[in-house]
Amino acid sequence: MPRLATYSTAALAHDLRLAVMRMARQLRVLRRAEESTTLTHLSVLSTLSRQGPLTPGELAAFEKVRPPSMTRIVAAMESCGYVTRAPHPTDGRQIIISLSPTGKALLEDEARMREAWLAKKLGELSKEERDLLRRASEIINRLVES
Amino acid sequence: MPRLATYSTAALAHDLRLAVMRMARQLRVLRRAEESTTLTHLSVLSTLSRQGPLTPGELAAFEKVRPPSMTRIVAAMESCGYVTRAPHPTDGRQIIISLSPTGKALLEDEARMREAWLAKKLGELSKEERDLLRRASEIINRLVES
DNA sequence: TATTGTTATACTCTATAACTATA
DNA sequence: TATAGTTATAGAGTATAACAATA
Repeated sequence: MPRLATYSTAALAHDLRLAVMRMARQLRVLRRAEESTTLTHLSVLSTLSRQGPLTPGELAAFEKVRPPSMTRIVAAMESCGYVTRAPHPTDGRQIIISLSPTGKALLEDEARMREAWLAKKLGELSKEERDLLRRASEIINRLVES
Repeated sequence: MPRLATYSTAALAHDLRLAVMRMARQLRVLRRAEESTTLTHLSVLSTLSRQGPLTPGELAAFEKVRPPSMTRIVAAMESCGYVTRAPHPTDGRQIIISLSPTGKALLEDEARMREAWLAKKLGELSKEERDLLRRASEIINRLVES
């Protein structure tokens, strides 16, 4: 498809978007069917993992949901044992939500499952292709962070 | 992060998954806020675009929703003019749902918006980096198809 | 009798509005 | 009085169950 001589940035944007979205879709589909945790739950756990303990209000802002919704989400995840609740040291109104070891294990388990599928696919490539993908990963991560 | 000497397929799977999921998330977030079409609607339009005309039952199977849900989804998209309805040539029970020019335009518009953001980012890279991403796109697309 | 699509109804998730407690 | 979190209630989206039409 890509004609080297005239390959524009716009064409690359098209091809790369297609590639990334297709792979992301594949990776997303690999969720355990019997799993009761919702995608929002996993997203909250992931946020807690990356950001550290947060208040419900901060979590709501991160996840782009309203505070009452986060109240429910946190309650559900607490009853599953994925997060714990602690009083704020100085402000009695606020609460600190932390990722529990169980929640951390769930997150790692999910990631491992997706990576297992991907690793199998990658094993079918040549060493050169894998090295190219490694460098592409670095570039993409830089791109997304900027 | 990647140590070249010991960089395993598993490590590549980890880095690539992270890169792809982060970029996909960015691309997904770029939806028009004021847009009334839901993500499911876009997904159905996309399926019709890739697969050609389908019956409601086939669409439900593709989108992993139940037939009654697809009835509603198709009705909503028909009222928006994104799809059209035609009788099945031989089976009077079935209906053929097709993507309308308006629906096709909507899909292309969405894709163009995401690509504009990405093209801007890609413009900040070096020519070598863009070329590497082009080759990575090809590899990823092959990977996903296999 | 089996199958395709639809209608009736219920459940889940998230939102807005009102309430309670603390700053 | 302003803010953080919760409770009450409503709306969007999808599911199961029952139904009508055709194979």
